[in-house]
Amino acid sequence: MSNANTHSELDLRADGVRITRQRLAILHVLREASDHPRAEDILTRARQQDPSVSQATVYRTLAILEKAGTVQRNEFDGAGARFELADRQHHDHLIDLDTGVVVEFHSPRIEQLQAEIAAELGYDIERHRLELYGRKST
Amino acid sequence: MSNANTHSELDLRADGVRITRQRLAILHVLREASDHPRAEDILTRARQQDPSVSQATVYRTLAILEKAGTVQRNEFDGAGARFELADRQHHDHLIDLDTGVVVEFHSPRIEQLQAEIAAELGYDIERHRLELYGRKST
DNA sequence: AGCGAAATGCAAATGCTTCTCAATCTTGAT
DNA sequence: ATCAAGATTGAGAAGCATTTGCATTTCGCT
Repeated sequence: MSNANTHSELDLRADGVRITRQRLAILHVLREASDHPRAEDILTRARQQDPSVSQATVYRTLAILEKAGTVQRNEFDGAGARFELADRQHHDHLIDLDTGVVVEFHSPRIEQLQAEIAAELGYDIERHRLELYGRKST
Repeated sequence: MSNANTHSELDLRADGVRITRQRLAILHVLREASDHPRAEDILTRARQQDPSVSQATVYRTLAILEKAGTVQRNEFDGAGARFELADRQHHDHLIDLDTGVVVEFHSPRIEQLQAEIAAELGYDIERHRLELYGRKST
């Protein structure tokens, strides 16, 4: 509710993003979600708060929020993209192959190694993508 | 041509994969390619050897070869999937954001760290995906 | 050579995402 | 508060890469 979010409505408005009823509903869904929902899930949940939200608006809003740095889009293996707020620390993902559950993790050492490797190859990294796919060990 | 390939036609036949004219053409394309071609590129090139190859067969064959472990499918950011023979050592990819060129690399240390992280989270890794997106450093 | 199963081409169908366009909102200025 | 100008929206059509249904052809074994 009263969330000291880095990407508040005020921040967004300052970025030239108009605050509409639909966008508030979508932002609300993202703030409540902890499961990296798909566009379709976001649509369903947003409609609970505002039944007028359409599919097109969900996609358009997610694209705008991604550009504004508020949302991160993840394209894991399998079906469509899954979204999350980008306001926390950078992290990578481990996807449970049995349940689809996504676990977040962060490894400065891996990031460090990535930068070293890229440098050896003569490149500067702009971004990366690291996903582990596995199953609970018994 | 005379390629001591791990995934020869003989190996494939032993795996119950029928060797058809079209599949030979597609395999040939993959053996010659060093640029991680897309399905569409593979179709075009395969047709030079056998004009009868269809789009559907390219996709079906790639799926079969992937299942047989002969082909690796890569879904980099942006457009469709890009394919390569899977007969060499496992490797990850660095994608040049300016040219689309794909550079391969391998880091045992990163793999090691990945396994450690997964273990800490209570998981066994089945596969992973590591892609670096960057630009040539000046 | 002959058979049955598997593979193929074509075209239609998918699934996710984006676009078109007329109608409706937001916002900054009055 | 009110207004005008431009941004945003809903609904459905369109896009794109990939997959599938089905009648026909081909492979691989006898």
